[in-house]
Amino acid sequence: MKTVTLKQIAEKLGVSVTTVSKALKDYPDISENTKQIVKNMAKSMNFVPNASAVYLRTQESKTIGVVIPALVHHFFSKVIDGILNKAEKSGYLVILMQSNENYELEKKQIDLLLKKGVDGILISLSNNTNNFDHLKRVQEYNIPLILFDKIAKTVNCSKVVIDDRKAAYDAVTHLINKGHRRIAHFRGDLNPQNSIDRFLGYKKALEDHGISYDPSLVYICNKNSDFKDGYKTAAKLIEDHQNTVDAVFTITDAVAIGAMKYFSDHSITVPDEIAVFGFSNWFMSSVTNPPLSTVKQPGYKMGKKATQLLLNEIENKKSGISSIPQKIILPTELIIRATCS
Amino acid sequence: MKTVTLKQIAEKLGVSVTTVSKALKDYPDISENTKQIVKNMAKSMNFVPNASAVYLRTQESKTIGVVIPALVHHFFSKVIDGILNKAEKSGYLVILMQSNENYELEKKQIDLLLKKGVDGILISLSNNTNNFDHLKRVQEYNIPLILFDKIAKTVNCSKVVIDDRKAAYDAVTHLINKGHRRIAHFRGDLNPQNSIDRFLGYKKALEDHGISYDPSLVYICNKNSDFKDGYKTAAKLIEDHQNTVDAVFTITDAVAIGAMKYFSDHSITVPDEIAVFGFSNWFMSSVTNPPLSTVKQPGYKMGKKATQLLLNEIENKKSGISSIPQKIILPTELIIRATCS
DNA sequence: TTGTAGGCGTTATCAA
DNA sequence: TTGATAACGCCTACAA
Repeated sequence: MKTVTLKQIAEKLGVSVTTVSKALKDYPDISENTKQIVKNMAKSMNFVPNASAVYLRTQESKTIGVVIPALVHHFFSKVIDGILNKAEKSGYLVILMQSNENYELEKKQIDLLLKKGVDGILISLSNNTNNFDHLKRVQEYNIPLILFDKIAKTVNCSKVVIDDRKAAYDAVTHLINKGHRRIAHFRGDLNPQNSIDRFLGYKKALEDHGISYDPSLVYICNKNSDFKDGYKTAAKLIEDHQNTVDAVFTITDAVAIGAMKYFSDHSITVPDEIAVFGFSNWFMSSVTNPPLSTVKQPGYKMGKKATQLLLNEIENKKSGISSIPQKIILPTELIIRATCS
Repeated sequence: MKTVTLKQIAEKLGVSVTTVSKALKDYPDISENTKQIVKNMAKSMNFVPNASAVYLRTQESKTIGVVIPALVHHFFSKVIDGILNKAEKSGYLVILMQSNENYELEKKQIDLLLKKGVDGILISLSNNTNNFDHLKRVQEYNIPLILFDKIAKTVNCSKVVIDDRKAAYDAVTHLINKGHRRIAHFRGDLNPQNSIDRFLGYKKALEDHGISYDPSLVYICNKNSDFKDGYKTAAKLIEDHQNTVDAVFTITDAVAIGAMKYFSDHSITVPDEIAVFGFSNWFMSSVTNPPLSTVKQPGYKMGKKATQLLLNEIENKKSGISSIPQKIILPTELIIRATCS
């Protein structure tokens, strides 16, 4: 079966293409009768308007582009879940791309999205992105752009984030209140803003509570920050500090779980000998033994909110209104479970 | 900045649009000199060809559509990971949609993809899909279609799957060989083929080893089959069968982990009192306590392979070759860890 | 070697 | 109330 066009409907009905087009779009200057006939025929022929042709005319693709560092992370899949559901409800399609934490790829993908003529772009930056010209380019083309989670401070557009610094501060403060003093931090890569912010929150919490900051207690995980990193880093920690350390605050739940695995393999009891605090509230964290304390990071909500902002900006642009960049900070929450007490 | 077109380049250079178009595509009938000039200008003006216009002419969108039941599953995110990476390398964009296990939504999404003019479609069916007219429609439009993981036997197209039946058979046989006799099965929904196949593999293994099949040992999890289901179902199992059951084979690792959580909460020791066998080799399975035995299900490979097949069929179609539907069965593997011994 | 013209499917303007 | 026509940006057969 060939794809059906307006022309074919018009021919079959002996009317003009214009009439068909107008009838299907309920133009007021077409008679009810004609409209019905056309609509019925369109339905029976299984007509689907050609999106590219529509775009060429209207400059609206009803498609948004999304670039994330990696999909196989519980947090990001929640975000995407939120994006897809919100976009679906609003009649937008989503082109999804992974940068695999690679700046060059990220740049290339932005170009592809521009070429494709997406109506807007959502992006969470790769850990290795230090140059933001590709984002500036998006803005020069006047395509709405929203950054989420891994953002760049210097890019002037709307952003959706959590307050990483405060969340980390709260988590570490909780550990301190529970009597821990030698608190290690398994931090993320040096580059990403949220890795930096969580570290700063950690440091600030120590200082505010009269505990001197000891750089030797801070370890950097790989860019993946997965549970293998957690396992390995825990090994290093124990090698370096043996039983002088009494808690660890990690950049992600996966790292925390890896560390707990190491502790369990080496008969170090959690939380008695060492407390553990994760980050994300990945659902697995409730199932570990003992259950993991963590920071609840609202991934689904972040995706939904970012998409909403983007669609608003797209609407604004259509109406000729310019959008004022805003920064939305979603609330986090401490989830206290048995790994720290 | 407005988006740059061939026309603008042509005007700036005082040549025709045709010349520009040909020069950029390295047509042999344009002088080297002109080509250079045009290419430089295009670069300096940041020219990006308009994908919709190209599509309208060439009927090639360089875009594929992917529909999955749900993204927030480790297995599916691995599949998507494979799809995105393969597509990226081949210069294809991916439009991703979630059916949320909803047949109506799935149908609608297929229509959107057709309308958008994707070059091909990859789909894993929702648990509630019993009618396949929407897939037939795709084929009537002569759009290459590949089913993966959750397939429909009656749709005549290429498929990429694992041998669920054999995998389940092997897992249960392993439990039997280890001396287990009262083996429960936490199965998936009644509808999906792989849920059926895993159940059949379970049953066959029992029968082949002289263990009579006891329907009261088979429990149906919700369509999500997540760890909460596992927890609840384990509770039911213990209520119904107390200590007469000595093993459980689950539809997913998440269900297994949920069940283990229940056992641990109720001081039922794994594997001494009850052995557990999961399905997927979700990376978390190696971190549980004790580590979970499971079936390794190659998600990334499945995504990659399905995409490859699809791109081949797209190529074939362009060359006027018709593709013969094939069924690719990817190998699975038992991963034996401490939850069964 | 370069340019003209027509068309992909749709929409919008204007005339009939 | 309907239809002819041009245009969106690009590609290509054909003419110059």
